[in-house]
Amino acid sequence: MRVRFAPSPTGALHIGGARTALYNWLLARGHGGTFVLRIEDTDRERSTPENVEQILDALSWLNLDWDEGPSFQTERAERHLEVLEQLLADGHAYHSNATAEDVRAFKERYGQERGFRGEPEGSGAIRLRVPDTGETVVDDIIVGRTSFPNAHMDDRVIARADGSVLYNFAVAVDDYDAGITHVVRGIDHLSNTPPQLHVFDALDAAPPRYAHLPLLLGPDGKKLSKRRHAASVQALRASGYLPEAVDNYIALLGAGFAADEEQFSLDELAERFRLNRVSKNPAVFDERKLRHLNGRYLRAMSTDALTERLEEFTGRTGLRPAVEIAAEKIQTLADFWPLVRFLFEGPADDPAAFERVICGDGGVQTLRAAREALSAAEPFTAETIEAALRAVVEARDAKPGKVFQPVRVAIAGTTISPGIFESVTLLGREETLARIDEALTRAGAACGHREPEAGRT
RNA sequence: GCCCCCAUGGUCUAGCGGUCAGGACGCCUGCCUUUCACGCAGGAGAUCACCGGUUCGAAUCCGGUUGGGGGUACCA
Repeated sequence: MRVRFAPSPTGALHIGGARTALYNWLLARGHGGTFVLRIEDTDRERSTPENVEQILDALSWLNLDWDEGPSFQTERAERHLEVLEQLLADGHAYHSNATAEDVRAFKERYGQERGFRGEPEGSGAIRLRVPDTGETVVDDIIVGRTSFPNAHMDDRVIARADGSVLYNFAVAVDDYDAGITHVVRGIDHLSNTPPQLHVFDALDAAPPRYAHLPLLLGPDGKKLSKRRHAASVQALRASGYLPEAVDNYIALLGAGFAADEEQFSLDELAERFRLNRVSKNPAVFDERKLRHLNGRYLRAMSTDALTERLEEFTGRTGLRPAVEIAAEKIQTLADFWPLVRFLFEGPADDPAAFERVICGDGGVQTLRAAREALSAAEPFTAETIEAALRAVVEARDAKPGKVFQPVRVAIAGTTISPGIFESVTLLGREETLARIDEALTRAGAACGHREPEAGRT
């Protein structure tokens, strides 16, 4: 089995493209096949080295490695020319000066259902001759059998007058030369298949099997696009998703596995993947489900491994202690820093939280009591801190939250943080007391003459 | 316009002639609890798009309709 991924380098790798690459990879790895990477760069405007680099980067990030390539379509110009000559010589193709305008006029006259047939001329673009009768059948592994009447199809241009070849021709020749046995790609290519099949016919070669993947849709039900949705692999990476989770989620999306939500490694995925089980329905890419899966991956990771990822993601070091206390709270790598930032850079500024928790409902008195208890805790460990704060709870006959929340807001600035004992432990006595004092001072100025229960803003 | 594809709760899906239509995400409630998450236990949510066949019996088979989507280049 030989499969290929053949993206055109138009910038960041699209999620749909990632899915196509992944499925090809799974197929090859699951069957001891060969995964070929080919860059379709015949569109000279969009194909830049930077764009190619982005594709390769994204594939590497997703841990999808290839066995051959990357090869570039433009580097095969000579071979394309050779095939062109051959087809011209044996009458499968012919020169024609007919323009797109002429084709339109032809349709106008004979109707949409009659395919354009040109007259061979001495020069001009090269068109591939399409049979007048019969039908071209795409026996698709996923979609099933679809047939297209040949009479409807135009004699398509396969090369411009200057000899530069067009996509549908180049693809077929390249797939043929590379000995591709299975073409797995997006269903937007389904209608490109007949013309490619015609090229194989003209070459008197057996075509590969085809499998067209249903589209990936955005939350709005439209085809996932980089313009409308943050739909690139790079965007997912920047959002703090792990490549393992992305691979897993994308594979689950329509791959027809048992429906129960489960974590699969790439190897397990490859083992289970069956092309003929792929769903025919277009699927909506649901980032919330990816978040969930990603969270599971994060939680399954060792602290060391997670710390490494987090330090790489944030570009910071010395994060391990913070990772220990925050790991269970986050679903993406991007969730981490906002949650623990206060440990490194001081309390966050959240006036509403301050107002509500510290100004209101005896917050100031509790904070004073907590300060006193904490300054006496000896040694200053999570255990003694917990004991000290719980003693305050008892002494004031309060609910635990009534004590912990003011402390939390005093040290973190917000009502959301990792566990309070652990956070205080990490900050250390000195810093904790300093922050409580600061909060107390601020309370005197900000809400001194306010009624308790001053309310929320 | 023409060609083509698709159709099970909001989303992803299981199902392959007889099921109380199962699971996951999301949502709601409760438990846990120190906030947020996690975890656990419940719950709401589907006339299986619609209509007509075939059949003793259709989510499952056939046809049509509607809806959604893709393609329609001397782009890829």
